[in-house]
Amino acid sequence: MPDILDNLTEAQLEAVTHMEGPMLVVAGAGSGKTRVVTRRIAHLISRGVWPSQVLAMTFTNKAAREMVERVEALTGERPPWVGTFHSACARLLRRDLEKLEDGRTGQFTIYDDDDQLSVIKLCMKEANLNQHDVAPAAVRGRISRAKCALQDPETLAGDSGWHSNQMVNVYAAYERRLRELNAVDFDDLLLLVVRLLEGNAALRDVYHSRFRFLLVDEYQDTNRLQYLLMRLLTGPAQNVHVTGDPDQSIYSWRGAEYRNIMEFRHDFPAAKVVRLEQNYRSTQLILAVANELISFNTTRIEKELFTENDLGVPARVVKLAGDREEAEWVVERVMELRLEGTSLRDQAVFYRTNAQSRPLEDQLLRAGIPYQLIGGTRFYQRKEVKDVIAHLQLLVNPRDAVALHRVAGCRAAGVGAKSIEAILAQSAADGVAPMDLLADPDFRRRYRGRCSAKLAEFAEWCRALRAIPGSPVGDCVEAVVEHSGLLPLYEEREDRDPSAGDRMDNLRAMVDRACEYQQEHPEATLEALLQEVALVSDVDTHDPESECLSLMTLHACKGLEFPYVFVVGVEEGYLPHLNSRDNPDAVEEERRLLYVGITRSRQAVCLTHAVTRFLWDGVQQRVPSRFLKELPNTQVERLNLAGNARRWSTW
DNA sequence: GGCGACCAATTTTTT
DNA sequence: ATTGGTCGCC
Repeated sequence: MPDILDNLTEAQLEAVTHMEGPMLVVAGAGSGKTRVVTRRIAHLISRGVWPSQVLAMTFTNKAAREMVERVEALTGERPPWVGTFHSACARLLRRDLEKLEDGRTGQFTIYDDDDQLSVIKLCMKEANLNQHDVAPAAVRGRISRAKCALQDPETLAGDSGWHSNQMVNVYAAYERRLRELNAVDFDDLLLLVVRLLEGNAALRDVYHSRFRFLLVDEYQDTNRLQYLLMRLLTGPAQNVHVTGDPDQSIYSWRGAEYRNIMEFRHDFPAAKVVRLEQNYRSTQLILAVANELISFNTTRIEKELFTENDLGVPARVVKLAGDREEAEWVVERVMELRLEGTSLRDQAVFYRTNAQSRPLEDQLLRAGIPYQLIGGTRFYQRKEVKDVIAHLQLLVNPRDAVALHRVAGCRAAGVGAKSIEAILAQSAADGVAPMDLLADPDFRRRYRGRCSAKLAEFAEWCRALRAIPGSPVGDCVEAVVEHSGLLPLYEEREDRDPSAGDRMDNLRAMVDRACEYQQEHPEATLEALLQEVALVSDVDTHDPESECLSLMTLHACKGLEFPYVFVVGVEEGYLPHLNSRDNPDAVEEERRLLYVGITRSRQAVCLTHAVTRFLWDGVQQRVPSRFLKELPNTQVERLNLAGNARRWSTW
């Protein structure tokens, strides 16, 4: 077993061996932050702290998993409470949500963005609010912001203006609806734990003694709810340890307040502060470029990373004629690097928006280069996979009418929206969950509406669905897919629908994943599986071992590193993004975004931009990003390939 | 009332 | 690529 204190600098050692009391680690990019956090957890355990007494919260499952594995390698112990903010909160709520007495139970469903949006649309329809006047997505944003600020619909009621009053009503209806459905959204996971702890000193004490040591990763990206959570979970001993880098704050659009990290010392005057400014990842030239770029931000704490690594090669800035030429050029360089012996897994391409992956994918497919795309449409967002998940949600939470709608809709069994509405109306009147009503053996007598043969058949089908045991989870998912009849449904369509084959594959893959999960967690409940599925993110699917090129957005690349990095589309409109114009703070965040991208690279980085680009369905003239002008000329190699005649030959 | 077929609209970044 | 809306047909 490697020694916990091996190979650490003085500053790292100070952070690792810290025991009691608050601590802030300001860790620059590539300064060994993850190493410090994992070693500290290992150190605590080696000093007699129980692994279960450590609560560490990260932003992605991948970061959490990595921490657990490293701690296990150091101590042989797997700390059970290392996870994302959202998964930790979901676990706490499974046990304690009922204490809030808001009508929800521990069997709650976690709604993703799409589910959230459909509930909002429903509420808007009821409030006679036209979707063309007010975009549902905008309402969702408003609600999310309100929740992050702990504003109830009641406290917002005084808001002036007809429009916002309508909005408040929709918010209130949305909240009521979620409680009815026994469902929570992503914000609720955090908010409800905050509410629970705020109003219950005894429970707070229980948590404080259970979680003696609290660690928060990526503290610069915490929003107000996460901040409050941290405050509430911090006990009188103030054993709270946060790490972060204000220069890498890229989630303010999601409510992150990077000033949280600057104010930590104010919140905890006793805090020890450790600064990690030596970079172990990148070459001197990469770091010089990154440092220069970020120095253009005005609202920041002065910090200059240094490295003892090799000088390296200059960063490249390349101008290409168009988006296709850009993709072609990048793919050519990737192939060249591979020929020189650089594995594809050591290369990555970053971009600002998911849509920018298209031309790259086209070229990669043509060149036969395997790649993994992080983001875009996720596996669990596929229609057929969501259909299966809806079945499972219904099994756990009989009140989930959104899932019921989906299940009824994907069966084409002669039961449509109107029938489901009638079921919902009666179950609301009778005070019984819709699925309980449907699956009642005595459905025919208890249902007062007109019960067609098809509906009776559907009720019978629901009863059989309910009879499927929830565990072991792999067997359950297999049985549910079998019972759903989705596979034969797609089989029938295979000749007409070219995607039917893929969909069948995805259904089988869903079963496989559940079986894998069962192997890893033999005791897991269906609730646990659904929670896992609801809270996995794109970066979590990144496999650093796989022999292929990685493609992802600049947001998704945080926390990763690659020897060779390409950033494409470094143009006005993308970086900074169009939506951040006229907003100096937003432009600074865009600059941080590029900074994060550049600092992912170990050996070489290349930024490309195109003169023209196909957008919507016309050709657009593009202007190089203002950030490119900020890079130091002496350390950057600028190439103009926009006039290259090759673009005509490779049609 | 239900369903299949077709057309349009939406995507900045995401737990 | 999914979804929501509309239309014609059962």
